[in-house]
Amino acid sequence: MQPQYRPADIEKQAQAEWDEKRAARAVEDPARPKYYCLSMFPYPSGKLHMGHVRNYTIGDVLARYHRMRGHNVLQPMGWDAFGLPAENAAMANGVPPAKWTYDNIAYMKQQLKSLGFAIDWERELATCRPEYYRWNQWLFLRMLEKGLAYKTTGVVNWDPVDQTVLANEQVIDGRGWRTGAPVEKREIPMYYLKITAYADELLQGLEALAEWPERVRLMQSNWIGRSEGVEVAFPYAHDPVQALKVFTTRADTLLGATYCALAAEHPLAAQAARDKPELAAFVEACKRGAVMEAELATQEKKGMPTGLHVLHPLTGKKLPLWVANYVLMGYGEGAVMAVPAHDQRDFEFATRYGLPIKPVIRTSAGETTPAPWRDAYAEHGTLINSGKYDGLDFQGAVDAIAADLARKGLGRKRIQYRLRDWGISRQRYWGCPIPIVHCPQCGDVPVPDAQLPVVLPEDCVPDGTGNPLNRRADFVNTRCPKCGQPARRETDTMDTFVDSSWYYIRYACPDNERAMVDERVRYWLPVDQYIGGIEHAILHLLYSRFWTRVMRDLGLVRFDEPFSRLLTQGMVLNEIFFRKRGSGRITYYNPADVDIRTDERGNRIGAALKADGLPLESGGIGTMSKSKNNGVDPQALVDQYGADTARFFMMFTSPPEQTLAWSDSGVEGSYRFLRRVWAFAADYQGNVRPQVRSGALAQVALDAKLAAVRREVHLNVKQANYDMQRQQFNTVASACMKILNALEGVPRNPPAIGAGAAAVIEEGVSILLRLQAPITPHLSHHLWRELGFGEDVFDAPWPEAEEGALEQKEVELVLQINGKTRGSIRVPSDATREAIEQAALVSPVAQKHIAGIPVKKVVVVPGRLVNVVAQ
RNA sequence: GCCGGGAUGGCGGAACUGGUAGACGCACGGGACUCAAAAUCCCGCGCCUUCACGGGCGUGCGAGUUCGAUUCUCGCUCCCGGCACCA
Repeated sequence: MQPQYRPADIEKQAQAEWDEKRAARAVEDPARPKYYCLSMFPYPSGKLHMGHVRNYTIGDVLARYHRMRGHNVLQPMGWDAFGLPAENAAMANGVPPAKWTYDNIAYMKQQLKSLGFAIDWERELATCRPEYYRWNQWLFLRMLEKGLAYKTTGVVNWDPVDQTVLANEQVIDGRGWRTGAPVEKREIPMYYLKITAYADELLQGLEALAEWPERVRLMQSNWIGRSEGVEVAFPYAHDPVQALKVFTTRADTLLGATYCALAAEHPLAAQAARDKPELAAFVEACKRGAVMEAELATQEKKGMPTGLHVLHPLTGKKLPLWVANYVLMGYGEGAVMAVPAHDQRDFEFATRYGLPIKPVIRTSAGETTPAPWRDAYAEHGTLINSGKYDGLDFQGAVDAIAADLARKGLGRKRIQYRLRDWGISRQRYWGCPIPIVHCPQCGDVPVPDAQLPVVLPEDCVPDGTGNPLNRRADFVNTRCPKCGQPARRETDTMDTFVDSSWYYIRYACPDNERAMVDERVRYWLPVDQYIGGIEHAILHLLYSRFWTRVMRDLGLVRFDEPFSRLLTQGMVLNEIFFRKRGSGRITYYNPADVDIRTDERGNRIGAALKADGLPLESGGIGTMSKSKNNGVDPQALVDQYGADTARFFMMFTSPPEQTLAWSDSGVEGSYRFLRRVWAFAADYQGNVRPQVRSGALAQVALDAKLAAVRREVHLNVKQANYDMQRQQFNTVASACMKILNALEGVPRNPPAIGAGAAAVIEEGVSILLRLQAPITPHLSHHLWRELGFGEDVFDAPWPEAEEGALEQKEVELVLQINGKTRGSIRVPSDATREAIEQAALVSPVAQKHIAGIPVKKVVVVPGRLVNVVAQ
């Protein structure tokens, strides 16, 4: 064989063979256990970034590993092809989003192929294709029929200069990103999906997702935000027949309510502002303000009295009614009762505006509420200053107060969710058209199934001023499906989260032109393993869980949860280097163009630009991005080192769930390892293999040294198997390196090599090639055949540790004196607890440390340590 | 602000259920090979102290539980992800 490792050659060769054999093609086969391994599909942004490489390498490692374990594996790929960046690219270059998108797909597909992923390309799909999105439209119509989709108004960011709706991302410090004009809020009609109808089920379902990361389940649970509380009605002082409804989880503090507050969007606020210009101005200012929750929550708390009052439902006392910017219209009733003594936000607000503060709970912190605020005031406790409720605890008080309110018809217990319905209307061109026709006679008319798909014209070029579909007469002008009269098509498109909420189902049957799903879905779904970025922990995953349940209730699928096991991968980061110009402008330099200077111990002392040798400032570490110029092009990596090195490095350098900090020298290390594997294989072929006799290992007695090597190999096989199970791939890669290190320790100078050594090496090489095959498929595939182990390494059995190889006669135990490690003792591996204690006590190390001191006790941890406690 | 996560040598990380902290790799230092360089191989490598044996300290910070804590509990600091129209 070739003495030099040439990844370019063997990778091209292996990929051609796999293509030829359709090696990754998945065919339904009820006789074999199926394994549906899915990585989140990419947005075709132009070229692959490191996050993609990481994601798809993890997926491919799992797919190939399960293939070797005998599963029928499906690993598909597609394109999340609708979205905003295509419109931005169109504006910048004058190219239609469709062309830009299809070009990107073609390029990225070839990149994915060069990385050697075992993807079944025959199932490829793109969400911007009518044959895909027609089923978005079809299901949307079913949801309309069932009342799961509905139309109401929603608030959007409006750029008054460009006359267009902006995404949150396009709003920078409250201004339009292109025009710089202050962004306004607008209420427009939009379609919503009733995810709240499934709130409880989505919450309950989390419990069954045992193989999801705990943190994701927690985040989803908090996002759904179920709270038990009481709906309380505060009658209007000016019209006690009507009442202001609020929701509270702290009905026990009702007697401490000193005012009520409304969101600016609350109808009562508008009513109160009618003849009060100052209030009207405040309400308007609030409405103009932030849309994003993060901004709303951090803004300064402001408010204004409405002049109206409400009556306390239990005492009848008049309480002032305020408008406050910290009350959210989207949660509960859009109004709150304020208890400044026991809620921090209310406290800050009351303090600022001189509203009364009345303590009604005795907490561990004390009875009254002096400023400043302490968190303890928000805790549950015993009621005080609450008349007949005094002395009750939290639950007792809530029950009693809710009962009294119910008797008066002024309240009831209720469950409230934080989750809101999903607004899917986007005033954008590059998305799936919403299949509705607006008829002057008949109103909003759903497009009949027979007329689906409503096809998006692919030749529009957006210019940033509104949705270009509005200017496409051939799209907009149509006839009403009901009355046949001229009518207008809806030009809003769907949120791209709709596209990604069910693509994993369509992979089972992408070619079915007649139905959204077919019987193949029953074979492949649910997804056994889903892999993607942690940033999708809530929205995408929750929408998919919701959409799956809708499809289930329509009889389309038979499972509740789409993803049985989830791996959330960390982000890929890199260093940031920059210089400040005289003008204060910052120029960023790519880490590839930077020299790191270190002292003689390897400590960094500075960084300089290669081009001019002058120093650069370090901006720390951050996600790879264009703006910080710290991206590493995976293509360059593959071109220089090959796909296997890129894959191995990705797996080795960090556990999959953690953020990964890029390092060029680390890549070198991975490449060096693969070269060593190659060199060792060449040496094996030339010098060892001729000495191997069949069944050698069973026939030769290994001396202690060889037995130790073999034990090391099998220990690492055991470790690698355990780590594969728990998906900690970095230590699988480590295990491969340790195996090679052990094998290299066997002397193998010809002709001295003995039968035992040859047998141990042969077994070790065979194990190593299989163990790293999922990570470095090209190398393993090539060497497996070249060394005569078999035709295809992926048809070979997955290596398992042999218990016999792990046994040893003696074990070394750590010897601790009073919890401090002082040495070690060797004992027979079957030594009793008493024998171990004795061996420890008589050991010279113990004698030295405990001489003359009485031994209190001896702790023995079998196989690990002995701790002699003396005092 | 709210929700979730993280922090271990110069660096990436390992330590499985509370049991030898630093596996494996990178960087760095020394050496071998070479006319030389690259590649490769060997040795060293947490910090302080010691000629050495050894000793002390050490897993973001401060407490606690335990024979024993990177691991468990409580209180902080800093960093990262999400917050509903980026995907």
